[in-house]
Amino acid sequence: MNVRDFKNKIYAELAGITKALANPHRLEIIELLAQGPCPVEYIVDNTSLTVANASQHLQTLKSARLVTSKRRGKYSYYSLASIKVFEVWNAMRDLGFSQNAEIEKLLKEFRESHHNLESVTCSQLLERIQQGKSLLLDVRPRKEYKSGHIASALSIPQDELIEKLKELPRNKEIVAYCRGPLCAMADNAVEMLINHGYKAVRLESGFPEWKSKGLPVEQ
Amino acid sequence: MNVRDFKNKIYAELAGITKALANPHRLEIIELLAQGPCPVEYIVDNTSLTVANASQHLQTLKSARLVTSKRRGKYSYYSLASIKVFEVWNAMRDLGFSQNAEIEKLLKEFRESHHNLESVTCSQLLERIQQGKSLLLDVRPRKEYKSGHIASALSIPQDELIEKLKELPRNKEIVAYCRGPLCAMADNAVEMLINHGYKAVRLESGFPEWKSKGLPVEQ
DNA sequence: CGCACATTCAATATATTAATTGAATGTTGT
DNA sequence: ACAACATTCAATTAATATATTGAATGTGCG
Repeated sequence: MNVRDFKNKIYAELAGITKALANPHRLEIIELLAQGPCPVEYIVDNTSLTVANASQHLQTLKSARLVTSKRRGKYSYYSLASIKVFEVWNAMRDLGFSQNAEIEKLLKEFRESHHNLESVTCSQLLERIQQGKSLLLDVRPRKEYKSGHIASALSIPQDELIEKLKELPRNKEIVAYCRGPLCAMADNAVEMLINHGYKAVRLESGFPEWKSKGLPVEQ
Repeated sequence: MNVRDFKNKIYAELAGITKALANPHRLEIIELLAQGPCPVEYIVDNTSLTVANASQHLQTLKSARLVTSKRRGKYSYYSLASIKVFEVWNAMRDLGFSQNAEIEKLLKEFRESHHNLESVTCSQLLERIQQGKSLLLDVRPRKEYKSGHIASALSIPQDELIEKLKELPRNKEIVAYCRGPLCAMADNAVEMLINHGYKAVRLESGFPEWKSKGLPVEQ
């Protein structure tokens, strides 16, 4: 095989993988699966997809070897094939945030609609935890917490927060985190905490970003 | 704007960027541009694309803000919009190399056709250079060398190598590098050097990978 | 077994992407 | 101004991707 044929084939394969990623719904699925394995139904509940369509997108991801599936009882549990899949998505999102004016505008609007809440980075959070300064709150659904969370984090899903406010200390800063920078759950939690007189900020990114940096996680 | 609309818009934008990458020719263009800025003509000479088609692909990349262009005289010089573009491609390629059986097979066949030549990683190379053990050879076209190369590398383009063999020491190991892991120039150079009795290996990756790791470069 | 439910499959209509062709634009040097 | 050349544009055809629909498959439970 000559070099040109070799290159054509390799680039075609790599473009195939990239094409499998190049769809808004599939990117959203990747981000959900980065929280942990889940059935098709869970993806449907957390996106605007129909069942058949979600399944179809998952097949596309599966045949590009970006996700794997395992049947357990009635459900097919889908997972990311490797942490590298998340890393590609992370690099892509990072590129988008820095290059695309439209994305920048959307993010700015979104933050403003949440009154420009303060956020902390992973390394800032790590420091605060080590110094015992902050209480860490995982506001994702409990299932996601159970399939992996930041070390020392407490699980209070967003919709249970109002009932459990009393359990939280008023003198300590609370850091809430969720699925990632595009997820609004932490923003909502922080907003509510502040409205009730607590001191709270959100983690800029989320659990998968923390994990992919090799920072301490628990299960 | 509600969260669902926000997400739909953000993911659509990010998928747009990903779509711009999701084509074999455009991936190859990205890899070429990672060597440094160049005109359309140069891309045509180094791929199997026609002029109009190359230009069209460049427009696609440009409107996704992955590349920029600047007219200088008769030529439009295209460049990567940011090192992040290369980083995404790098992460993607890495994912492909690790997940895709077809790619693995192609790479294996390719290496075998080059008699399984030895290669060194960036960190191994750095060590060898620091210890003065190896002579470093940039076998890319001189223009690419001039727009940036690994510190202390000598420029001998692949097609001039045969004439300049005498200038090289026989007692020192020679490390040849080129555009990256998918480029055959370093393999060809190493093969020729070995056939003429020199001790030679290739750098596993290439200049852009070295540079993106923050290792020493010159211009 | 057969019902309920999660998922997948197959077929179709629509929308998007890509290569090709030839013409148009912009720039240099005479 | 014009000849030579690099690049871009516009139009066409062919190929591919996507959402939707309804039917089919697979699994647990009564």
